[in-house]
Amino acid sequence: MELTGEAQNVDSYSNVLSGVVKLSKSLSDGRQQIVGLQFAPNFLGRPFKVESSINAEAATAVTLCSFPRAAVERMMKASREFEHRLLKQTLNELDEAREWMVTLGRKTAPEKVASFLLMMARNIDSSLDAASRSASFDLPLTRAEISDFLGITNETVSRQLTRLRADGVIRIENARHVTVDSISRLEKRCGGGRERP
Amino acid sequence: MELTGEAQNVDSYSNVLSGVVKLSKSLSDGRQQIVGLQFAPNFLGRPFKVESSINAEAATAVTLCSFPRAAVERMMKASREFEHRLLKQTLNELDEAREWMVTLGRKTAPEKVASFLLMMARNIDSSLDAASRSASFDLPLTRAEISDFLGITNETVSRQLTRLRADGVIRIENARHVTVDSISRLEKRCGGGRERP
DNA sequence: CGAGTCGTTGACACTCTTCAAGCGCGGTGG
DNA sequence: CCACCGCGCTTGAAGAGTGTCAACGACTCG
Repeated sequence: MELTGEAQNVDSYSNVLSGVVKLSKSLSDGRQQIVGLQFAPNFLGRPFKVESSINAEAATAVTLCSFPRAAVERMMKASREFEHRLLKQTLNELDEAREWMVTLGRKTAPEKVASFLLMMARNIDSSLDAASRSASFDLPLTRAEISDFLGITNETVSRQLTRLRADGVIRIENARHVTVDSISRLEKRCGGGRERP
Repeated sequence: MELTGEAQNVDSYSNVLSGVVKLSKSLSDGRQQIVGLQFAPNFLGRPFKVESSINAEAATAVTLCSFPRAAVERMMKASREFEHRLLKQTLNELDEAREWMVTLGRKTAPEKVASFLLMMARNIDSSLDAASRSASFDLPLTRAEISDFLGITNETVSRQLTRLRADGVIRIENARHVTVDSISRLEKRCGGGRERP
């Protein structure tokens, strides 16, 4: 099943086979916050609850493998292994969410943008040999979406990106394709990362 | 087992029987973000992983019921019901984390403080009959901790609290005990809450 | 060709932070 | 017993960092 990018509510369960799905929440006055991105090959959906006021939509062209609600809930009862894997994924998503809370609450705009690029490099770089020094990828989000992810405005995102480009940390083509020559230089701009030095 | 408020790393698993435990992450330059609060009767700990760089410490006097790591992992293998409940709690924490991401990323300082008070009222009010109009409780956190939870400075927290008091939304005694006479008035200050109107 | 979206850039306003001082309270020691 | 100090909290004044508003170019789609 192939989506081309249109918004949709997910009331069935799916596996993301390719592409990026964005999860967002919004306030009644229009403010919006992206609360997570699902890359392949992750599970999509929220068991045990009517959809928790989260909107899911495709950020890029997305390939899904989806099942009706009932079938998945049957599988979960039948297979321990399935429930176990779901628990592990949920714990990972919780870790990521909390990590991102630090970025949202305590990092400056330049650090937020750098952190976002670093996360992108680690998740969707097409040619990244683990621990490589450089990365190159297409941004799956528009500036406005990035701003909703980082809790800043699209103008600020744009300004910080051009600043990173001016400083030689990244190169940008077509406004969407980003190349990072030195990952470690990018990491230095993310604001300290360790816990308790 | 009774803690009196000192910091400690949790490498065993525990149930929170009473009190409030605060979970935080911090950057190497000292900036800190509280990423969650655990109230009774929740589970505390992170299975399947070396502690994920999260610090847990008691915010108030806390009563725990804790088990060694190995015992809990045995229980999880033995009892489906146990793993199932852990999954449900983790999903709930994920929902809360994402809800808070909206507050961190998209709400103003006045809205953040109001949202925090509302959350406190719902979680630790000693005399709250569901859907009651008023609430009264002791804050489990200092101003500095609240600011680390909301991603603002303690000065801003203080200013917004006195503003809420000046506007008659809350009353404050001893700088710690808060009374909310009209919950709905407080809710109006949290910034719209619905998903897609 | 006109309309719409996305991205960039500039000028200005404003929220929030930073820095500083002061108050109240509890613990400690002279 | 009381002065002293430390800590949490409040308040003020000034400044920095982002947001807001606006204009413009590049590109896509009808």
